[in-house]
Amino acid sequence: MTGQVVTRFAPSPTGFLHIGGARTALFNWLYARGRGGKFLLRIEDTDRERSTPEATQAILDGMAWLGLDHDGEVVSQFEGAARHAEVAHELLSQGKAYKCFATQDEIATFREQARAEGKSTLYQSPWRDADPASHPDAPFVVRIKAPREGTTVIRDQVQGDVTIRNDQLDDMVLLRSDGTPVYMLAVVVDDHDMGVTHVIRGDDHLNNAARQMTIYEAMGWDVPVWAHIPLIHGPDGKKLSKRHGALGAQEYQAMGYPAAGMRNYLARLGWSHGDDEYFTDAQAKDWFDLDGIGKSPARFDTKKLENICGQHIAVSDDAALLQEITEYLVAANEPALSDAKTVLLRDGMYCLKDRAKTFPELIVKAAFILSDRPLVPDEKAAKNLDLVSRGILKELTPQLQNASWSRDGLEAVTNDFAEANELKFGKMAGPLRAALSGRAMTPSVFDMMLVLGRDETIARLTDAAAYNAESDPG
RNA sequence: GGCCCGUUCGUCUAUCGGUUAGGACGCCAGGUUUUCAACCUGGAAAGACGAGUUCGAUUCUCGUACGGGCUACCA
Repeated sequence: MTGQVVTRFAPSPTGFLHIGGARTALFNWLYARGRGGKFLLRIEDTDRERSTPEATQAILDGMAWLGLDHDGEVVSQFEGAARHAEVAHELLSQGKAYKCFATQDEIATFREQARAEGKSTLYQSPWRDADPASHPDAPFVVRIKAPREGTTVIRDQVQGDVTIRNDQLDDMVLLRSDGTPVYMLAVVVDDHDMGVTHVIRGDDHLNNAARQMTIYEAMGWDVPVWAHIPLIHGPDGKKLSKRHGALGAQEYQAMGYPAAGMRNYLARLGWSHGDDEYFTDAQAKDWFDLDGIGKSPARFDTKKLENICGQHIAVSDDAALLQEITEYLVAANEPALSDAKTVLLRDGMYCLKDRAKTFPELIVKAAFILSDRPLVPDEKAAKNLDLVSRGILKELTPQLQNASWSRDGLEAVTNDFAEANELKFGKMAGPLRAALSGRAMTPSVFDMMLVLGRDETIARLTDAAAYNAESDPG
């Protein structure tokens, strides 16, 4: 197969962008982007009962967050209904499909009985070879004439060759009795019309592929390359569901995971490139291939997600990080940052980003920037502001006041002070931390002083020296 | 019920007949340190089970068990 690679992601707009769907989209995106191909987006909204515009928007938003940009317009499958029906009628006129007048009740009855007798529940319509002259004037569905002899082989790039006996295939419905096309027809027609060359989708469609191939064959169309990927499971190995926690891609945004880390983690879930665990988008695009996809379902592991995200945050560009944090705040329904805080946060980013796995974690560490005087120490910090500690601060403050405001200068002053008072530096760190941030978990005290500046630092130290720990435990 | 797919440390995975079965996350221990974290070093930890094929199976075949999917006038 030569020519440009065209992949697509085709979600049903019945809810948010599922995290499993996000991974499917990512695989398609990676495959196309790594090969100079196209990545298309089609909304499968033929089920009018369950499809909503809100869900479509949620999917678009989720993809935008993950940075999965698609080529061309978003295609609405429903809008192609006339074309789908046209194909069904073409098949009908060629005798490759037929009108079936069996009612749903008849079929249901047949299936119940077949099941009770332990026989195949595949419905074989008596109308398949009926003489048109015998057709009643009644509603009918259009069914394809599926082959009944031989086998159908799905040459799947992930699952290998999967052989299905044709006697397991039913004459599936193409057009409902109201004339509307069903999904199974619509996907095939759309994929063909859109020039899709590689279909990468969940393995819940593996069996469907065999049915869909009968349509491709009836129309004389080329079958795309199939790649049916295993679904993602929850930590307990069961199908990922609501009780496992977050399912929607955007919930992960609201929890403060960076998009780059999410892409890396999701790509690594079920796909591998040797022992590579942490990689950039450019590497992923370069490396991603169908034969690196595993055949067994993978479980979602938050711990590893966090670890990968931490690595991405650590190497992120400060300005880009600030931008993403701003967007996170909106997604998480947190108050926005003031301009002044934004500037400080940008200046302090260098000492915050190397230790945070998620944005909320980064924000906790940024408490020294985000809180204003007078600081209210939390319980742990308050313990570091006892009488002795306050005494240390009281004496140290004037010396810092005159220090040269650089990392070396500050270190020199504190070290001299420690030596002169026969203190271990550790003794001073706790109180300084508490005084500067009101917290026990912070970046280095020198980094905080540098970011805060001389005036604010001295003011905070003075506040803390006067803090009454006994009457206000925090 | 029928058909299809899957099964390597707790988790994600490497291995493409011959390895002390490797890496990562997590976990445990020690070190360092400015508490926590981070960081460094070390450690425990795996081929579902049973038959075959083979000089040799994690790797190939079959069976069993377990998990998953499909079996709609849903997608």
